[in-house]
Amino acid sequence: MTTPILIANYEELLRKAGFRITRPRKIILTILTESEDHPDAIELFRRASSIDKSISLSTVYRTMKMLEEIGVIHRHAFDGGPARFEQASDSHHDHLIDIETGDVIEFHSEKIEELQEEIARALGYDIVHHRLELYGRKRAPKKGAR
Amino acid sequence: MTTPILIANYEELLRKAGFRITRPRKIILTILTESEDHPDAIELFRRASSIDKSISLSTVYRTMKMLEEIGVIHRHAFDGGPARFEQASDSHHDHLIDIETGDVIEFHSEKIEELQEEIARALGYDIVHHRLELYGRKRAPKKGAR
DNA sequence: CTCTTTATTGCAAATAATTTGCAATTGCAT
DNA sequence: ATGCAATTGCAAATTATTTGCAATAAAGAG
Repeated sequence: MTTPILIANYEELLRKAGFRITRPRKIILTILTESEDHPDAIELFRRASSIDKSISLSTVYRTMKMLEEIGVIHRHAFDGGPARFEQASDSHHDHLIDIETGDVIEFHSEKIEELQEEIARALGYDIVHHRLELYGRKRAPKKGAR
Repeated sequence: MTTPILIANYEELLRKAGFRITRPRKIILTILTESEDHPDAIELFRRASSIDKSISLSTVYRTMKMLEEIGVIHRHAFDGGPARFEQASDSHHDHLIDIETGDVIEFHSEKIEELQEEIARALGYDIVHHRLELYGRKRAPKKGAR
């Protein structure tokens, strides 16, 4: 679904941004590229720990901040909860959050994007970024169906 | 802009929900009805304190939680910041946040709402609530304009 | 490969936002 | 007025995240 980005590419990116390629960073980047979900810091910490017990939670936080700054990841705060991260893919998308399970489904609507632009323009603004989150629950199958 | 709601109506609402009308609650509700902006808990606490020095921050938090539960207010977390509140008006709206000033502009697009429903439906979901936030900066006036 | 410099790390402590336990207080139905 | 349960203020606890600092480890120079 999301365009896979090789970890080697990330290392190149970090280098160009003037950062060092460290063991914790490699591990965290690997986890990010392999994650299909939107883990929060503690979850990333858990996954990283399973690879290298010595990685600290602070490093996870610091790394996420750095990766966000160079545009490698996006940070979300669904319903005011803890920050959850995902690798920035080439294509923008919004999120539908299953309020029962916490699952996150990605979607994109060019039409909505256009309308947003239109609205902002009418209000005299240029959109820098936006956040569209739908919170819902799985629809009960129509009776009669099956 | 927003439909004004009398504080007496709120007291009625609280009563019906089985809550007592206390001095702190009256004060907080008054502040909410008079606020045109989207204050956070500390700001509400400050405003409440200026009326009654004895009100505590915990009470502000507890009251906001209660008011949210009975649908009197809405809670926002713009860009992962602290929760900010506004009285729930009759009409739903979304927000455009000026990333330079922090100002919040309200808007509504029936078309976008419809598209959201459509998308959720296509994914097999019913929308329970949603969050649409545009973050932008005032557009530089076109050169030549004036 | 070894040395040197400086970024990065882990850890513990600090901060920020919010919640909670509890004894004292207060609203409200009698 | 009286009584009792809901509510409050305060302090301490939680949760999420950041930061200071001494120890460690990248990466360039030789």
